Amino acid sequence: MPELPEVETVRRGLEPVMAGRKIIAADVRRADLRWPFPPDMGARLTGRGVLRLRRRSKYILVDLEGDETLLIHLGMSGRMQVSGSKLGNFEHEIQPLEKHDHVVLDMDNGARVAFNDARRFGAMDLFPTDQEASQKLLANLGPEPLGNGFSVETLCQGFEGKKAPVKNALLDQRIVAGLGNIYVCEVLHRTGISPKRQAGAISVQRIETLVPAIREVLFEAIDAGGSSLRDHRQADGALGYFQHRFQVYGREGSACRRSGCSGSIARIVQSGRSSFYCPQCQR
DNA sequence: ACCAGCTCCTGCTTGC
DNA sequence: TGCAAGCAGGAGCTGG
Repeated sequence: MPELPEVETVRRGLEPVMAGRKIIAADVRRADLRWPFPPDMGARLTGRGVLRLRRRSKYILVDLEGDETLLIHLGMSGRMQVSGSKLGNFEHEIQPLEKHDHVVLDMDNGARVAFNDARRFGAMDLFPTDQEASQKLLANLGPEPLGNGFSVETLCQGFEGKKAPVKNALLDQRIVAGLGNIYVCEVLHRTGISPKRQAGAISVQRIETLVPAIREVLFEAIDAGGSSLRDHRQADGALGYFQHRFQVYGREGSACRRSGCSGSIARIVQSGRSSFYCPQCQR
């Protein structure tokens, strides 16, 4: 589920209860999610101080004392649920464990952080903090779309010579890291680009609109707490609300919301995934 | 090297 | 109401 805005929302929710605190108990309730957890993960997390929480693409990176980093990937259905701590306007009792709570971290401030993932496409890993460049899941990621490394120039390079549709190219994490199916659909609508257009054939002028549109959509979605369709919750359990602002995603058959456009939203399948777009104003 | 399709897993929604 | 099929926000792997 979670794309960059949802992951950033979760990171922001975890930071105040985890950063600067200590993990006093780590309950690893199964041996794996998508892949086996690192050996002795529970023991290695127990007693560890948390320095800070970062995000890279769709991954949360928890820097620990002792120069190790815990990587958390939420996959499609992962949630990090905080209880036992005052968060914003919410005061939560410690929640009893739920089905699919696979890893439970108890902090020294009384907060409990439960990693719940029904579909088990998520992952956790521990790696030396200074070896991020060789961590398998991080090694081949492209630039952060909200960072300085993402520009018209880098996106032009990423698209150069690509025969694949622009939809697929924007989902390719090596070209730009953090976009998923929802936000790619929204960005392409915002820029009037058909998802079917070959990436390598997109003009520089259009890439000049694509880069700021990607940043805008992501910033707006982060401000809205992400998009809650089925699974996404903020760490305090609140729903995100960017889904109410979707222009195309999930709107098959509905009227295009672009002013002056009389088209209706279509759904096509590209590489096995739904693309929503307006055939009239996206060319 | 590139690209499309398949796959992992559970649960919710849809249609008969 | 019941049941099966279809679908889902990710991303690694396979084979053409």
